[in-house]
Amino acid sequence: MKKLTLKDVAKQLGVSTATISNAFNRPDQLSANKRTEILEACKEIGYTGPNRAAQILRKGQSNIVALVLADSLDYMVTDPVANTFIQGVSRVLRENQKHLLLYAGDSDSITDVVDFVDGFICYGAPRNGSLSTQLNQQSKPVVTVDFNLEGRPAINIDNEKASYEIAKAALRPGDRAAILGLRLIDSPSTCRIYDSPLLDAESSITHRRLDGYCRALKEMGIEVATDWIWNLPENAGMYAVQAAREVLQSSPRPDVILCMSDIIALELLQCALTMGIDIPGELRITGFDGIEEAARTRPYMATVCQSSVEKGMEAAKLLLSGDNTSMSLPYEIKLGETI
Amino acid sequence: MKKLTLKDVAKQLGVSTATISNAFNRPDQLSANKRTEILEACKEIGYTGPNRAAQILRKGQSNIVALVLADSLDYMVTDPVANTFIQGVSRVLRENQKHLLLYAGDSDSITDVVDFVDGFICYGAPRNGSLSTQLNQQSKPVVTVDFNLEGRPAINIDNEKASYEIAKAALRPGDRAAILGLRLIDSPSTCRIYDSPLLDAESSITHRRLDGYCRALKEMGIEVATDWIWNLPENAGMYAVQAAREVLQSSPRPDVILCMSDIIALELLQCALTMGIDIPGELRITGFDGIEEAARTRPYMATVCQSSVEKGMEAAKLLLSGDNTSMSLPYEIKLGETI
DNA sequence: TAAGCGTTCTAAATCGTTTAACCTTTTATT
DNA sequence: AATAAAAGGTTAAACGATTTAGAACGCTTA
Repeated sequence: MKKLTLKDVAKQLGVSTATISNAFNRPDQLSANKRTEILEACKEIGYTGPNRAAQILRKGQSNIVALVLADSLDYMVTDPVANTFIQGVSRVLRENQKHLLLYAGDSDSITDVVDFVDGFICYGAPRNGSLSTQLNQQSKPVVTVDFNLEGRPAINIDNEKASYEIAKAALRPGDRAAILGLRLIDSPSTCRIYDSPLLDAESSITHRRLDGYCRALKEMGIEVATDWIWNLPENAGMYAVQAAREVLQSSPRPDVILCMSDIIALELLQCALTMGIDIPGELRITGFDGIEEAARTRPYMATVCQSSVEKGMEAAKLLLSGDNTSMSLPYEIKLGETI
Repeated sequence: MKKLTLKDVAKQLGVSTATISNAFNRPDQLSANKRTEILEACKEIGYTGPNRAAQILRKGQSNIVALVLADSLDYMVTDPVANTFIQGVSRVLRENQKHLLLYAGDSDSITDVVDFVDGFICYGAPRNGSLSTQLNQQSKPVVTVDFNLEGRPAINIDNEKASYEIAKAALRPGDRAAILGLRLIDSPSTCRIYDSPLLDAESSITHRRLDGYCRALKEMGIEVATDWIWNLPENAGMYAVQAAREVLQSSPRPDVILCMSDIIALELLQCALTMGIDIPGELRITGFDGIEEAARTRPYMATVCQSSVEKGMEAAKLLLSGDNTSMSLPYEIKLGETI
């Protein structure tokens, strides 16, 4: 009891395979009568439509879109920002009857999917640098989010401007300011950056954020000292806790701490409150992203709100449209109660 | 500058296509010398290996596994339990060089993927009931998690026993007990179940939990009244808040409230504390799942801990093994401070 | 010498479609 | 009435691989 094929059906109905195929794919190629007649007959004999695997080969189109997440899936799936991003992507894909293949950005290579997926949505710079190269060298469409790939359309917010604005709002003349940064240098653990060489500086959004902070600092006449800039290798609580402790215990303690993500800022806030530090009296804190939890803290977090869902939706739409123009999404500065 | 095919390569190297194919897939079919010679030559001329789309058609194998989530992806991706589950699945799939296709359980049909995926992992009963039927009628392997599908292997914990045990630990003779349940009846909003007909009772884990609670209640000589059982249509905060308010405002107020998920229990706890109710003095609460947040509440939640990551890993392993035997995973009763 | 055998490779069928090119018949245009 | 265009179908060549059956070769053995 093998599965029916187009050929079987054609033979049974006494028409050519092309006609059956057209009935399913190109209504304009045959009369409406014949078409419904064929479709009915198919339903009758239990033929559910052309085999997808064969279609993929023949058409060179699978309706599968690969979502390449920056890190290993293990990690990304639990990040609330990545999470809502995926949500956005999946929503649009579904509306368009496309399928979502989750792909890890720390994988070795894309060779085992590039032959059949219709395109790539890349969320954050892949951990494995060679992936970026591979992505760029192949010819299927790519949309990048939160990083840039030469010649490919990107979805982004203006990170430099947003960072500048929130920093400007948080800073007072004469402040001592620290920065808790993300993936600025190549280091497996939390540390100050000093004069370590900056990583991947052209395409990284965290470097844009750093630029924004620095511009604000300079405008306020505050010196930017690299031993006041921390680097976290991942946007995860455990690294944040460590950085928070260090920065809060340094003396003199900073008056402002600019954090490149809400995850970091939340951990810092928690830590500061535990130490009995008055926020914002003795210390001002800013976050970045606008995750839900940031709106629920007490005092509630000053941050840059961006909509990850929307990013995901726009990325998917852009990929499907085949358009090649990048897009800058809006963001919103929330002053909160921590500055 | 088209992509190279096996044929092109064969012609260039002066051997048959079969030999090239064997060089990539069946090392035992040719001499080691010839093999390395061919592989080197391929690298040289830029042939990265057999086209995957063609392989899928020919071999009937794609290395793609569909993960069917109970609801729309939109919703599932943000649920911490589903989340860590996906993590587990993805980890094992990656180790085995398989790919993960995320599939919504409220989709119309699986016809557009069944032809090319290698199998299905089903997390929770699909919202669209016909999907279950479709899954069962096709011949590719299926592994179910947190629900049952006739004749297919399942990964589960013993929900009845776990519920019985936590209820038993929470109950005192003479208690008034309420239950906040999940998907017990067909209703779009939060409500008491009264004598509404139970939904999907054979395969649902929440019905097993109800069975466990009821067994404990009976053993303690406490009457099970259906107007003390609430039903939430989804495991989401907004439904939980509503149920929490209702149950806490009912008079006489229950002494114990058994919740079928931590999400519900956390919302209930929050609500009770806001109302100034002493936990566990005036009210005892139990959750279910053992999500991270449940360990961080004050007082911290009594719940049934199960490892979603492990569930995911086991499900993937089971699918890949081709084995057909179900599996019951361990769980742990955490007494916490709320009972 | 011929048969037997293991090894290494090739030819050709196959997987299940899509689609360009072609052939009829019908309808519209001058 | 003659011709062009449209409609409705068919044929057969792709798409890019895998795999079975068997050819060719060199070798041993009776």
